Amino acid sequence: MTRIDDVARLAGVSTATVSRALRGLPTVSAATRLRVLAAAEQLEYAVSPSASRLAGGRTGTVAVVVPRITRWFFATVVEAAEEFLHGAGYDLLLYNLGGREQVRQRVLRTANLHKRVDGIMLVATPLRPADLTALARLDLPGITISSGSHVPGWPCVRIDDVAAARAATRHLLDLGHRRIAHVSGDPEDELAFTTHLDRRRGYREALRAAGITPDPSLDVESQFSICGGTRATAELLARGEPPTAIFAACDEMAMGAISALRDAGLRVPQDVSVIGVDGHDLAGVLGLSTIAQPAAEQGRLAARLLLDPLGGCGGEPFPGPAQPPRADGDGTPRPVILPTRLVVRESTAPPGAH
Amino acid sequence: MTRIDDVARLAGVSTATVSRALRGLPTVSAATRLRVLAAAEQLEYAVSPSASRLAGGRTGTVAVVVPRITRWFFATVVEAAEEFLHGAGYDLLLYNLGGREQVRQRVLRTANLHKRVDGIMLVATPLRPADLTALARLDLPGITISSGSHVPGWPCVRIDDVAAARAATRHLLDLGHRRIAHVSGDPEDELAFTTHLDRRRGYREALRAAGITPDPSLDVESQFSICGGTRATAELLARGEPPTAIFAACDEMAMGAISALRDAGLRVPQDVSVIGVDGHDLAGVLGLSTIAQPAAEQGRLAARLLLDPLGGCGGEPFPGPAQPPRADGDGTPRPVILPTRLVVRESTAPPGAH
DNA sequence: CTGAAAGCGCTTACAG
DNA sequence: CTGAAAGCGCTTACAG
Repeated sequence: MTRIDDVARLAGVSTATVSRALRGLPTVSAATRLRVLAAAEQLEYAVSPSASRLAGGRTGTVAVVVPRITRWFFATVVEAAEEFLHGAGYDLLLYNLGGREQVRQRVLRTANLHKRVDGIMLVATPLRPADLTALARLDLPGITISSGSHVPGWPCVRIDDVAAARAATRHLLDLGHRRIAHVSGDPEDELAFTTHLDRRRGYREALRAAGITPDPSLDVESQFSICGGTRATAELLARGEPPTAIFAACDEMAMGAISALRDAGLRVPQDVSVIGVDGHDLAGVLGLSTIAQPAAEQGRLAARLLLDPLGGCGGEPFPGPAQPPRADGDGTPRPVILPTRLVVRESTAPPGAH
Repeated sequence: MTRIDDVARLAGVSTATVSRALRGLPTVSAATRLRVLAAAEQLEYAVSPSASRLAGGRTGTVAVVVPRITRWFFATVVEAAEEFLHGAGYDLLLYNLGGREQVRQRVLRTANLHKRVDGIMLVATPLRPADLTALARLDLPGITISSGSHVPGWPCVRIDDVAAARAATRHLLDLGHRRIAHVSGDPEDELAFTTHLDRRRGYREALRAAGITPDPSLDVESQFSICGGTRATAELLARGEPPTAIFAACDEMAMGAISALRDAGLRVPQDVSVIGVDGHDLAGVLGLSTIAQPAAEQGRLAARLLLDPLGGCGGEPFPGPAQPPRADGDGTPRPVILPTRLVVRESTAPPGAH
């Protein structure tokens, strides 16, 4: 393949000038730039990323770490982040933890990411103290999405999970429900970490605000997935008298709950109302009421906040200034909290609405 | 950060020996290897990918191109491919085309991938002649998943879409349906390309085999998505007397169809049966009958077939020999066709089964 | 089994 | 605005 020397020779300039012209640096005369661009095009020259990275010290690459790309929220975040990153000229290295602890360690604890990327985006990734130490040693800019993985010095984009859960529970209370169950993520689950804790807190807060003491027998833990929702709901039903409503910690669990209820011969919403959190693509098809969160926007905004200090690769500044999150005392930016909204569909109704 | 010289000095060997020892080359004595490994660990040495790639000529990276990571099939394929690739020591560069023609051109037609990756995995990516020319010039090993994107010399992993569609349609015929509609992908849709053509062909073949002449008014095109299924079904219902059954070209379209039928006051399956193709995660929750395809296995197998000629990065050979697809006359390997299976749920029943 | 040295293909001070 | 030269940090023949 053609190298930078070939272009330089054809354009009659030095390789340094080719390098500058091709990257759009301002210190090249218009005439020279044109000649270089023409030569590069004629030779179908493409810069060698390895050489460029080694010499320049920047990789033009970002690592995006997600628990499971097959889940709605993570796929949606990645899609939006990908668009922004590639638009800015960055490559996206995908790491799917898949709940495998050893993979997490390989990605986060070894110096694997060292010199491989210019920045890291951690989506809902549970972080242990050892991970934080390793990340700090990497000394790379990063950003987290979703609560739970706070890295000192990194900005964070997320929703207010406590408030979202409160809103979901309050919707059920407003409909007249008193016996409201909660189906949520397991603390042992690598994927759920603190998100489910926040959502449980919101659930309990809303109940207490309505004068109801949370009933532990109505609070079941399982995995943060369709299957987890099914299992948790089956367990709930096995415990005795069913609740009149279920607040599931995410839409996928809610869908699993609906499935389990149907299998048990209970109708939604006539016998049991169900609400989730997310705004999943398929919530509409299933008639699932939910607290919708802006997943794509979180991905896009996170990509942007990550790149802001790195600078675009393409030269162009990003359209419109991103709101740089204000920093707290210790220099850690304040989390950027995006709004959620209640979407009422057919899965929620007043109790006993036969 | 520590460089290879630091390790060499500490271990009392040359950098060449460090390089060999760390990569597990056999030409290093056990004692030396141990000393090098100890030194590397003590210094927390991590090789610089850029330098290694530039010197070695291999990137240890694979590009995975998908139409939309948010769709079930693509996310599932990527998840499985990711696991295999990372397990073999390769990085995964994700490209999400997102239906944007200009993105496809930037990825496939420019020499963007040149020197950036060692191999390319194209998942259901529509390829124009100009794309094929560009890919050939890249001169990289590659693999395609899903029919439609045949690249000369590249192996292909897929299902038999015609047979899958035949099986779906036959299931409806076997139940006694005669008025069977088809809801499928639009030829203008960048994402669907030939998959929907094959599935339509299977639909028609099954009808004809049953002595039924395909009725164009029962064949509606739309996008290969939930929304597309909804729109197509609404259009179908607007045309007059509804069919007694719908074969949707994928599960997401089938889900959209179910949603549209419900909105029109029609019950599934009492008034209209619905079947899809995929085996989507949520098919069970929705009670959707489908022709299930092994998506994860396609991703895993494709990753493996792609890496086989490249050799693992970690040194270990892959467990068990992959079945190398036999080549045709022109050297293009025969496609590897994976099996599908009919999964009957509640969305299909005999017509008029009130 | 090991080392000295060249070279991978760029970018970046530095000098002009 | 432009060029000569050093250097980025490895790997790979080559020689021993």
